[in-house]
Amino acid sequence: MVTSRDVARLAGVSQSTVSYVMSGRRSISAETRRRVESAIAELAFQPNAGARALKSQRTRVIGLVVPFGPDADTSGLLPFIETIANCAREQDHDILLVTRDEGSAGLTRLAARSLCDAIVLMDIETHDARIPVAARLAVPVILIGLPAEPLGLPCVDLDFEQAGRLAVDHLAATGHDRIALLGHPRPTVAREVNFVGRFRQGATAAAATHGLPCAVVDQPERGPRGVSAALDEVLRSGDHTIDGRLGLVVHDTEAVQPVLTAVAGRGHRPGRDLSVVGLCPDVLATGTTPPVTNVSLEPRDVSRRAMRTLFRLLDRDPTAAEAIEPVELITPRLTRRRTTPPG
Amino acid sequence: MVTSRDVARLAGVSQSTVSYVMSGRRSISAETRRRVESAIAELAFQPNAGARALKSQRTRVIGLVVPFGPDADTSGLLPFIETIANCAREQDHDILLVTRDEGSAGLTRLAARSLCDAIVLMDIETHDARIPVAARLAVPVILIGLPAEPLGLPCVDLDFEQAGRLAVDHLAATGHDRIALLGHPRPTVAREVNFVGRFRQGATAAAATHGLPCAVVDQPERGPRGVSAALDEVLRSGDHTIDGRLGLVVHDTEAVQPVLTAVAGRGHRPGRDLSVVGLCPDVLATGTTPPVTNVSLEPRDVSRRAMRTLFRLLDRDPTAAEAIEPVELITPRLTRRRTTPPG
DNA sequence: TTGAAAGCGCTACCAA
DNA sequence: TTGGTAGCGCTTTCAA
Repeated sequence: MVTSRDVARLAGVSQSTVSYVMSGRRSISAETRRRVESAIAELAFQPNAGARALKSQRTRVIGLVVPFGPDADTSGLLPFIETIANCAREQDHDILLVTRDEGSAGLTRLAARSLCDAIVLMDIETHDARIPVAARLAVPVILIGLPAEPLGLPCVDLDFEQAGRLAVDHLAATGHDRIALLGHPRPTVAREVNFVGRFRQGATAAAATHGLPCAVVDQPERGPRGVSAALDEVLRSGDHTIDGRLGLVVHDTEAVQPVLTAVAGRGHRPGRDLSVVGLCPDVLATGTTPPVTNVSLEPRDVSRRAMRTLFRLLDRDPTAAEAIEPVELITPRLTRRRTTPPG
Repeated sequence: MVTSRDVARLAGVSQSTVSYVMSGRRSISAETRRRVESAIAELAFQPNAGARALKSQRTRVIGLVVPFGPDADTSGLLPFIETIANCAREQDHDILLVTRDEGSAGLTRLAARSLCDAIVLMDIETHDARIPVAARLAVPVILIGLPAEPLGLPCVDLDFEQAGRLAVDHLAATGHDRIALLGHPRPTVAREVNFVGRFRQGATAAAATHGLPCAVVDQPERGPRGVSAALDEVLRSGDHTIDGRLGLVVHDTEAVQPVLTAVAGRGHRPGRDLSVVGLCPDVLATGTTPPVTNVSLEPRDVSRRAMRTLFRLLDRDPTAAEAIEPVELITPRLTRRRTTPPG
């Protein structure tokens, strides 16, 4: 291993001078700087992370708690991770991955062992047992999601209420006269993932504004059978004519393709006989058959905002923690595709 | 921050005794152990990772280079990451994420800064510029994938040759009399990802064994248009009757759903009018319409084997590095679904 | 403008 | 069975 002492010896300076050249925290003569820098290059020196962390109390690592594990919805997760990793690298930080099934223990481990300088916590439930633990940690924690009680932790998330409005507004603007909201399987609804309620609220409020009737139907069970049953209930509940004026909003990301398949299987063509708007990542929406009009989850925007807030928290002195938004909601975006009429 | 000195003070022992209680590298009297352990519990002490790494030269971190970035095939990536993370945690190690777009610099950074004890490198190209860099690193590197020249680095991968055989054998066994292999877009073929050739070889060899004609068609361009064109060529090249005896093997994971859609769009039903076997993750195969018979990439098996080899490398003394398989190929598995006949 | 040295928290050696 | 202590490689203070 190459140390800063090796660099110092080669450059003919003291070890502390090498450190100052690297940190820029002291003025260095041009000649000394040149010699040190060429020694660094020659030896391909990079500072030992453990030693630096020990002395500076800064690891330059961000802990990321990802929702891996049984029954996690990991569709659309990668863009979050990718964006977070990229933002970290832009600031010469690295990402340490912790999986959700470690629960609160993962959080305390990160903090107590000084494995990272800050933590990003994803997949927040409305009443998330990790929040009180996170709030007492010695390192700052950012939530991607919106719990009932953030306990002072900054939150970043999509504005799901506006997302619901957006979907319904689009259907209203394209001539539909009734709305149906196809929701999540009962078990998911029970888990109280917070955005379920927020999206629903936005959608129903928008329908009311436009004076449109709005039915809300959940899936009685998980899987294609649940989707099928929910769809039948939707088609039964309205009047029986399929006249192209029913607008279906699919709230559950994982149900979007099954709904399209089930609609086609009943002999209706999405986009002509009835319209479909899904709440799902763009990458999924472009891949469905047919490509579905969707409201995006904006993983990149959400992640970027979370990381911006995180580095602000890390940079400024902790006493002056004002000017950090406690809750940042990202504006959703609707992209029309084949399952709703143009214009 | 709680240190081992705090624990020592509370337990009334020396700081080194605390260290020995934690490591178990010295016999400790029952009474002392009890006092130290209760002090550890009371203070919720966990050892500082930086200090431990500095002294012990072991970070207890595994670097994982993931194929994020432009034009990366990230479908089916999550099970790899999840399994690798779980295996690491089983040995009280953590995962540090590095993205592919850092290239070789990411590798040297991990090693030179002593950020990790070992590296897992995914998404290996046949002539991968990172291999020579990885081979000279001070930390062990495991490849998931099979380059032309591993330069002594252990490799773990699916046995793609056998995967090709498996797909064709299944089609032969279910009464098909001709095979077509629908491959990748030209740009991908050109990038020489190594498994392309291996799979193709296995498939054509198996077809020859069964005495079946086997056409090989690549996609002229990326996207649904490329798939469509390739499919047309397949249907044109054989005789023109669609008699349920044509077996189509789709090699490109991302083309599997588009192929099914295109087949249906031409008025044929997959599984009745012609059969389709895809090389893709199970999670994708169950989600297509209709669910497609697939040969799995076995991400969990591959990852587990890679991590087992990695920890062996880490545990044993480095001189005795025999008994490590230089190349481990995982046996693929075929699951019949709706797109091929039963039995 | 530069150097010497203390010390971050831990592991492991040497003594007792 | 236990304690004292050197020292891992770095950052930063104090001196020159």
